[in-house]
Order: sequence, then C-alpha cells, then structure tokens
Amino acid sequence: MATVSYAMSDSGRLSKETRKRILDVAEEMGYIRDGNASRLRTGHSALIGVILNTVKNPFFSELVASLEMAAYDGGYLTLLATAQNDPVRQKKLLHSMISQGVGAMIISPVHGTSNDLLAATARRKIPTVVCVRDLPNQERVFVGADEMKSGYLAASHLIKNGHRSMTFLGGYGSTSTWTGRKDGILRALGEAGLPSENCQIRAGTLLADFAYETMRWGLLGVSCAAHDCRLCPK
Amino acid sequence: MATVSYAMSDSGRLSKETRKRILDVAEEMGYIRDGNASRLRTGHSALIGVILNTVKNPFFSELVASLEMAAYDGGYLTLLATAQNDPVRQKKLLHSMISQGVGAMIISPVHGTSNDLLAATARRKIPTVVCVRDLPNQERVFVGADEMKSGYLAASHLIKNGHRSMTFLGGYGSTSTWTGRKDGILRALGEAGLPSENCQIRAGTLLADFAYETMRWGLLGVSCAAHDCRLCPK
DNA sequence: TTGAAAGCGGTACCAT
DNA sequence: ATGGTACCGCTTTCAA
Repeated sequence: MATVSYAMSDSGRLSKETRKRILDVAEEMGYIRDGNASRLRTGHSALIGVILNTVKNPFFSELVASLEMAAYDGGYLTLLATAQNDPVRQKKLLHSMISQGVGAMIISPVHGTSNDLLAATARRKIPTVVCVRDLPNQERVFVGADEMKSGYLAASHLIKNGHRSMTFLGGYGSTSTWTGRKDGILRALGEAGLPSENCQIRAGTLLADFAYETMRWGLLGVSCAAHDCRLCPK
Repeated sequence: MATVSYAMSDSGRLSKETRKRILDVAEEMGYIRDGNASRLRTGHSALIGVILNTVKNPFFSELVASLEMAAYDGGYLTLLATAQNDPVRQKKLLHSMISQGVGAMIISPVHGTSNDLLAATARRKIPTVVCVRDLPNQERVFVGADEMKSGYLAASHLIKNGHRSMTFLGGYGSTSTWTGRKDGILRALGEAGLPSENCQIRAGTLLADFAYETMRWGLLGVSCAAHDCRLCPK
C-alpha cells in the first residue's frame, strides 16, 4: 500500500526496479490515483475555483480561457461556475467549491455582494483573488483594470476627435466599475472645459444588454452620441 | 460523529431538537461538509467534467454557459478544461478529471483523438457524453448537429439566391464535422444540377481562423464567393 | 434516538 | 529498501 504511494510520487525511496515494476502494473490496469483521497490526507488540492457572472460575454470567456491555461500549466484544474448576477447563487457556489476542496478561489463578484462573502475562504486560509469588479473596504487581493482611467481615456478620445456630447451606458449603476468609469469621463469633460451635462449618464438593468453589445465592438461601455463616428457601431 | 452526518443529510432519524441544535452549531462555526470525503465513502460525486477544444469561440462559450447552468440546476459543479487541439493534453485532462473523482464527463473531442480515449471512463463506468464532434466506430453517446444537413441548407440557400459558385472553408479536413458539411454542400450542388467544381473546397490549419471569423458572422463555415452577397462579411 | 467503529484510497511516520 | 499502521472527514452498519 505505502509502497505504491511512494512509487507514484517518485520519492526516491524505492529501488529503480521495484518502482518500475509497480508503475508497469499500474499502467497495465489503467490505474489513476485518487486525487481526492490524496487531498483528504495531505490538505493539498489541485483544484482552483472560478466564479464569474457570466461566460457568454467575450470579455469573460477570454478570461476563462486564460485562467484555465494558466491553471493547467501549474498542474491545476479549474472548477468553473457562473453567478448570474445573483448574490445568493454566488454564495452557494462558493460553498460548493469549498466543499469540493478547492485550493484557491478566483471571483469576479456580482453587484450586491455581501461583505462576508470571503469569510468562508478566509477562515480556511484558502487563497482568494477578487477580479474585474472590486470589493471595497475589505481585506482582499484585487486584480483588474483602472476603471477611472479607462473612462477618462475613452472620453478623451471622443473629445480629441471633436465630439462634444456623448452617452455613457455602463450597465449597473453604483458598482465600482460603473462609478470609476463615470468619474473618469467627468474628469475628462472637466479638463476639456466641457460641462458634465454633455455626457448623458444612464444606468440600469435594461441598458446592460445594450452596453454588452457596445463592449463587443471594443468600446468598453462608452458609446459616442454622434452618429458619424467611425469607431461606433452602425 | 455519525449523528452530525445524519443531521446534515436530514435522514429523519434524529429528533427535531437534536438536529436543530447540530445545524445551529454548524452554522455558527461556518461548517461546510467535505464533499470529497463524502464521495470517497459513497462513490457519489457532484462533479461533472467538461473538456472542449477552446472556450473563446462563441459557439463553445455559449455551450459552456448552458452546460454549467444545467449542472447547477442538478446540484453539480463543472470542472472545465480546454484541450487546445492537442490529443495528448486532452487525455491528460481526462485522467486528471477522473483523478478528481468526476461523476460524469462531457467531451467535444479534438481532431486526432485516439480510439482508446474513453476506455478510462468506460472501465470506471463514468457516464460519458461526446458532443459537437463525433467519434465514429466507437461505443458512445453522441449529441450534436446534423452536419450534413447544415452544409446542405447553407449551400441550398446560396443556390436559391442565385449564386452559382461558392467556397467552403471548414477548418480541419477529415473530421466528421468537415466531411459532413462538405457532403451536404455537394449534395445540394448535385440536386441543383451544378458541377461539384463550383464549390472550392479548402481545408487546413491556416484556414481555421478564417472559418472561425466566418462562423462569428453566423454562416456556419460556409462563405459565399460572390462579393455582393448581403449575408457575407464585407 | 443516539453513538461506536469500520472503511473509502491515499500519505507519512515508524519499525523492520 | 520495504511494509505496517494510523489518520484525513465522511457514511453506514450494528449495537446500545
């Protein structure tokens, strides 16, 4: 029993021939080591949990692709689930993943995430990374874009090209993503000496789909109100 | 010990108050049952493994989204990985998933998949579904489109709209997908009394990206050679 | 109605 | 260099 384990993990404790004999037999009978039993004993997991809002949005599917490849390179598998804008579902998923013994978590939190979401991973010392949308006022590791800067760059681009009015369709209001981009836009307007009224600001669920389509065209949620802009979808 | 287990699974063996007391304490200390240990004992897993070629292609990301939602509704989590057109990687992934104790597998096999891929799941009686691309001459469950019919419909559409020549860019040649679509196109040409030379047939790795872009435009790998077709990308 | 104990498949310590 | 054994957290049988 123990010897087989030593053979599989190549601990160097066994003689060349004993090890080879064991591996040969294992190969022949199609043996695959039970990673769960292993984790149960050692506490080391080969699973990384990933919770995103959706995976249909190309931004997120590219993210999934990259995460999965990085995980594979590190010898991990990804447990993927989507929270569908539902904080309750998000929490259930996180608990399910902990139940499955994930060794680490990557979460892009939904709007309305409660402050205690990460308590479960924190208590168990499961390394957790928050991405895309931040969780303010919490102890966490965050990876994401500088939303403020992106809004600023987008608005500046429009202004530089002679546009004086624009519309901001950022999806859900009062998220850190939305607020950051909006602030960036307003800053750009201010620096150009334009009144903030020149940017129509819209937020809400119904606009999310529109914004999504806009994002697909590479405009990051900012759409130009002038109908002859070469960068905007027809 | 045993009593806690009974409380969690609500077997009805415990008195109302004992159960409630246990659940309260569990809640308070943030207890989450270890699904792996459970699986180890019972053999029942809450994991469904999914192996696709890629997840960047919108066709597959929509598939992932649907699979994940269905899994969630059934109380399962999805273990997702991409084979990246690499049969070796595909096999390693499958073994990793078995090692993680998946209860079922869903695979869209890569081109060049060896015949013994599913031997590992078969031996362990892990229910396995092959999708999108078929594995001919094997005992398996397959779910996918009628490729022949889709090629036929696409070519018929072009012919009906007055086009007499076309190009088929189907990506990798000699896959069941490619062959099916090609045969459908040729059948449509035949029925219209057109020679098969009227369809340029191209296959190969370099064309895969082109075909992918074409698919994004909703043309399912069939592109019209006439440059004024309203349906084709500009 | 409750609890003690064995065992799932590994790993790691200890002894041989 | 090798194998016996306890234990990881849970479920299930059996006994109390």
